[in-house]
Amino acid sequence: MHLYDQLGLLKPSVRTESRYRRYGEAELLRLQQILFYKVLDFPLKEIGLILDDPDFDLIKALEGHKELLTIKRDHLTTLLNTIDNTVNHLKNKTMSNYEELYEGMPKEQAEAYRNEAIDKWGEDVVVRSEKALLEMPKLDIEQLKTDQKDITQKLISLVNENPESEAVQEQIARHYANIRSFWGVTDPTDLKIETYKGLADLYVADERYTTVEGKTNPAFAAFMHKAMMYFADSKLK
Amino acid sequence: MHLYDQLGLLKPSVRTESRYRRYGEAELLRLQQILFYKVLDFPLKEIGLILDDPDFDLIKALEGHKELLTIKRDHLTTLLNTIDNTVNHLKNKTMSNYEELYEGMPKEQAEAYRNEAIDKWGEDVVVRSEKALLEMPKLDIEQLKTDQKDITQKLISLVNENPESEAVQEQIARHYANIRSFWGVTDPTDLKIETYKGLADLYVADERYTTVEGKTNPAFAAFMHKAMMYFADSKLK
DNA sequence: CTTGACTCTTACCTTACGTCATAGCATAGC
DNA sequence: GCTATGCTATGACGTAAGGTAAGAGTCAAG
Repeated sequence: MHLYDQLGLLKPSVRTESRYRRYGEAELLRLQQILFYKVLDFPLKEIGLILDDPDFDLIKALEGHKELLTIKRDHLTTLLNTIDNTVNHLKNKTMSNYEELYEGMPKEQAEAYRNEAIDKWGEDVVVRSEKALLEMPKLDIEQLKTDQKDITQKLISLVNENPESEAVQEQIARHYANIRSFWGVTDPTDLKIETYKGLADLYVADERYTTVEGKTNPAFAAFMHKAMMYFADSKLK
Repeated sequence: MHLYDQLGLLKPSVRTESRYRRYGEAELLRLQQILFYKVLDFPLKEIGLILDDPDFDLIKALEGHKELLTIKRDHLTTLLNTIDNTVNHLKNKTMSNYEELYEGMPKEQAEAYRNEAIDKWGEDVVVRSEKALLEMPKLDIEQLKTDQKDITQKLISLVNENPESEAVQEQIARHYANIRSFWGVTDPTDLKIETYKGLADLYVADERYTTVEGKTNPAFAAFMHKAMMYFADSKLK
């Protein structure tokens, strides 16, 4: 109340001689409105405008505000995805006898994929897909794994280039396509760009990703992150 | 950087003789991690704990954090619903020749329902439902409308009771059931508790809701809001 | 009249920075 | 070597929306 008074947002109708604040019915009604807009996360300044300026375009403000809140919510959704990925990756369980299947890509990455697929389609579907994958011509799988290694090699050699340069982005596009192919076997849906961005976050979250041929290489992690994010964002446009 | 240095979160590895901050590779790596957790909306203090305390239970923290973010996201979803309702209600359009159909319930409420139904099922479905409703035995519709008035009367007479008291909640349950019946005709889905909570917000948002028999009555709006929220929340448990 | 519960004002704390002023330092060009 | 320009350091203050504490005044009840 003190604050609202000071901001001129809600003044008491009467000040007693001992300077106590007394509010009347009109002030209560105004407080109701203030609290309503406050619940909607409007800043107090704007609430003042809404209530005091009769020409204020309320609908426009509400719709603009809605957009902001939508962005915030989508952002939270992305964060939740990232946390899920991170937790899966830290828990490090499952993946009992499938190591061979997923060999060739970072273990945590494979796990993250697998767990997300299980979340969406149920374990049985994923298991069935994996069996199908195991029965797939060896050559095709090997091709994917080999491509993966090749792409990683090329990216390592480009680590001093600008992550947004054409040369890097070309390899990132292959990286994305490769992961998508792999994904497409275990998951009937397409790989979402957001999931790919979540993977980009994983690259800087744990030093295990940054290990290149036995040596810790944080620069590579940062590089991959930037390159993947740039790729994903330009795909989204 | 100054801030992180001051908080002891990230200290430069070297201070030149002119007190310039110099960071080494290890510090860069640490910064990566800091930024990662910062993206996940962790407060800096907690990031410090995560990075400095080897016994920190990261998974627990992540999952606790996930719950917080989930709550935030759900909250935003509710806000977005409320804003939608409010905007529909302000726009005051449509409802051209259906006044008779929706007569007996607050006009804005009917509009909000109708617009939400259109959003979810498309205008044609709603129009079809409305036609069906118009062909429905008049008595049934009248019964709903009469109930609505009766409930409102009873609630007005209870306005000085505790909104959480049994007597009030009994009427609120009827209120909810009545709205649900009406809703059930125009919308194939059930009325969501969240939507009901959004309606509760509408009760305090506009003085037209607070008008009882021609007199402004903000107390009734506040009372309805509390009672509806309490009802919805105990339903959710 | 005293006691306990409010309320008043003022001031400081919170988060994660951003901005500003002032001063020192670094480097490129001359 | 000197200077113009730009980067950095430090400290102070501001932000949003209050929360908390201190110290003083006020109200109603016993």
